Amino acid sequence: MKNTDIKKLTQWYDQNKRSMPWRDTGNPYDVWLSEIMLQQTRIEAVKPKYIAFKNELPDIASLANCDDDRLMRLWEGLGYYSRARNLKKCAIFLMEYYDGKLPKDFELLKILPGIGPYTAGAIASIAYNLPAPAIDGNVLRVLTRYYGITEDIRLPKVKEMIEEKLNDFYSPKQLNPNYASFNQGIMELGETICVPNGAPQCKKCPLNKNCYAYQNQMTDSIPYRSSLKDRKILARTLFIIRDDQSFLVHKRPHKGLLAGLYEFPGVDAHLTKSEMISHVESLGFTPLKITTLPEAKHIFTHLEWHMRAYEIKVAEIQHTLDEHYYLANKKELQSLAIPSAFRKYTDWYSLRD
DNA sequence: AAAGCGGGGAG
DNA sequence: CTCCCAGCTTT
Repeated sequence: MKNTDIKKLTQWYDQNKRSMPWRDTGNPYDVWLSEIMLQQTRIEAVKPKYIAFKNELPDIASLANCDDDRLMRLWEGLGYYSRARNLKKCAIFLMEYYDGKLPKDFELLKILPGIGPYTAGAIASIAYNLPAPAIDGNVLRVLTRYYGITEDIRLPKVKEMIEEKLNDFYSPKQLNPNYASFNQGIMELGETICVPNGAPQCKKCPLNKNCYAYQNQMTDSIPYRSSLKDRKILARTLFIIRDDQSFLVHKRPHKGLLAGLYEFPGVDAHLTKSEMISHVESLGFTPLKITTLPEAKHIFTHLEWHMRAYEIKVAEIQHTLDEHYYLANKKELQSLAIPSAFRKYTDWYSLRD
């Protein structure tokens, strides 16, 4: 990138950056936490969660000592829950080996749990102003347009091409560079001006003079993204087994989809009412009254759940199932981390808020 | 290299 | 409804 554009970009950022709860606090923990939360997640969704999280776990030490259920509760609704587990794992590692601090080194950051090439570059540049690339989806979009790269943005080689183009900037030849403003500037540009879906506000862009896509009217064809494969559809039947006080809940396995989160028990099939009754009886329950609840669909990136649900009232709930099943009253239920997939049913009972 | 992993906004 | 967005780990 031309030196004049680098200067325009960093100046544009310093003058136009939006205020964020984690921005310019001078605390590397804030950069780390926000960058992990912002992976695959929109800024507006992150803001309230970030504030609540910081309030509960203000530093790396408190994160390292946080109870797992509490951690999941703080992450509830953000998705990709392994991010939270890796966050804690990393905090424990930092307390043990790095004096509770994030290392000021791109290569060392990159090998920490949950921190990959992008996040390592973001922490290195934003928290410590070190010369390191931080190539996220925004950077990929802005720079494929700027350089006129028409290849499939999903291919790893496109990221490598961008990295190659940026190499000069991250070498020490540059005079007094502001790596934090440069990296954040490209991302901020991607979020506010160089937006996806063919509606970028190129007239306002500080890079428009040398932008290939703008100069050649190609902003709706760049970046090119190949289409995704079809999602698998999984039929589910949920059992909301309850008495007047309590509900039966199930804690999902600690690995895999929605790991360690709570749900209403169920099976991976659509059961008819009579099949459902024999299943529930085989679990040791005697239905007193059965209500068919509305069906619900939940879409994951790679999977769709098509859910049926029955409310099964029993006289006095007790169970002899394994340790992954719990009885929770309404109040306890509100303190458990239950993913959005079940929102229709948790809302049904006004169990939240 | 490909698959697994959530959730929400726009149209 | 359909389409879009997208970083890290595991396989």
